[in-house]
Amino acid sequence: MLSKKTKYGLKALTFLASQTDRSPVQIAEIAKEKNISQKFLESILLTLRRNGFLGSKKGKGGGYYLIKEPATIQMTAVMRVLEGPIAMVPCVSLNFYEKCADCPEEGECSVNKLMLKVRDANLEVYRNTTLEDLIT
Amino acid sequence: MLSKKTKYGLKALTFLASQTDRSPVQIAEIAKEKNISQKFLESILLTLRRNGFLGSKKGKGGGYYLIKEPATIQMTAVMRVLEGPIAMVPCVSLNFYEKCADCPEEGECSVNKLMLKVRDANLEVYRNTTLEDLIT
DNA sequence: TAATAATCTACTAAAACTATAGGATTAACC
DNA sequence: GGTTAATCCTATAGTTTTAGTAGATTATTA
Repeated sequence: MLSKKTKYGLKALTFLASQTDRSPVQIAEIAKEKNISQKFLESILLTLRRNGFLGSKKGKGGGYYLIKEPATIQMTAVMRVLEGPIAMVPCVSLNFYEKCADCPEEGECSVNKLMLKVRDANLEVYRNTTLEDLIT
Repeated sequence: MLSKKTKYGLKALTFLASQTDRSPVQIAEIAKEKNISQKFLESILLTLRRNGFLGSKKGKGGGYYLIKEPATIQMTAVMRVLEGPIAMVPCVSLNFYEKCADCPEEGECSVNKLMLKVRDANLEVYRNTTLEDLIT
């Protein structure tokens, strides 16, 4: 299942991307527009800012805004920040590789074999989809 | 993340599929061979039996055995039983469709758009992979 | 009838998820 | 410089899911 964090994060990103300009949009406005709990959204936008997707401005007239072109934002990056590793098991992860403790030989593991295919299929989708592609 | 339930279930299935014949294999043997908690595996094998993948025999000389040819068991079926819906959100699920409560129009939802692609990519993999393909 | 192995129900501990609370900090405006 | 408006940040709480355990029951075989 996709976490609500990722779901809300994606909605917020596309909302910001679809704005006519890049002037700050308040959390409250995004939350209202996209039916998201404001406090929860707050923490999500914070991590998106900390990971280089958004900029922010405090005080009156402040808010969040995109700091890259939507066409340059790949879903691989978004998903890794919001949802975590794209691989479903650490032993096939590109960025978060870990050997399975219970698995003597990776090459002979059926789970490894299947999840490798799944990872590649998902990577293909995420790499070839940018934020711009998600705007209607 | 892939649940341990699915991971263990897949390992058990491939272990049973790789046996020379289809005579019953005890839970204890599978658990030992694949480094799985026996009691946990017990409940997993039970759901696999209830969903038509395995047969079982009680008493001395009993155990679990495959009741279909490995080549006829698609990963779509296995994943749905062990891991649940293949889609990451209900609004793009083929078998478990549900409308999003918070989403006014599916056609304009960025999450829907992305997850539809992801679902298709995963279905492609799961449909074209059978239990036989996972045996080394 | 004794031994064996699956079946079934119920329970528990830990982790992850989904928030919420409340104050601290910063910027704009009068 | 004070007020207001907004993000920033930490802590915490409730719920759900996951992973595993315990123990009694039922069926089979020898």
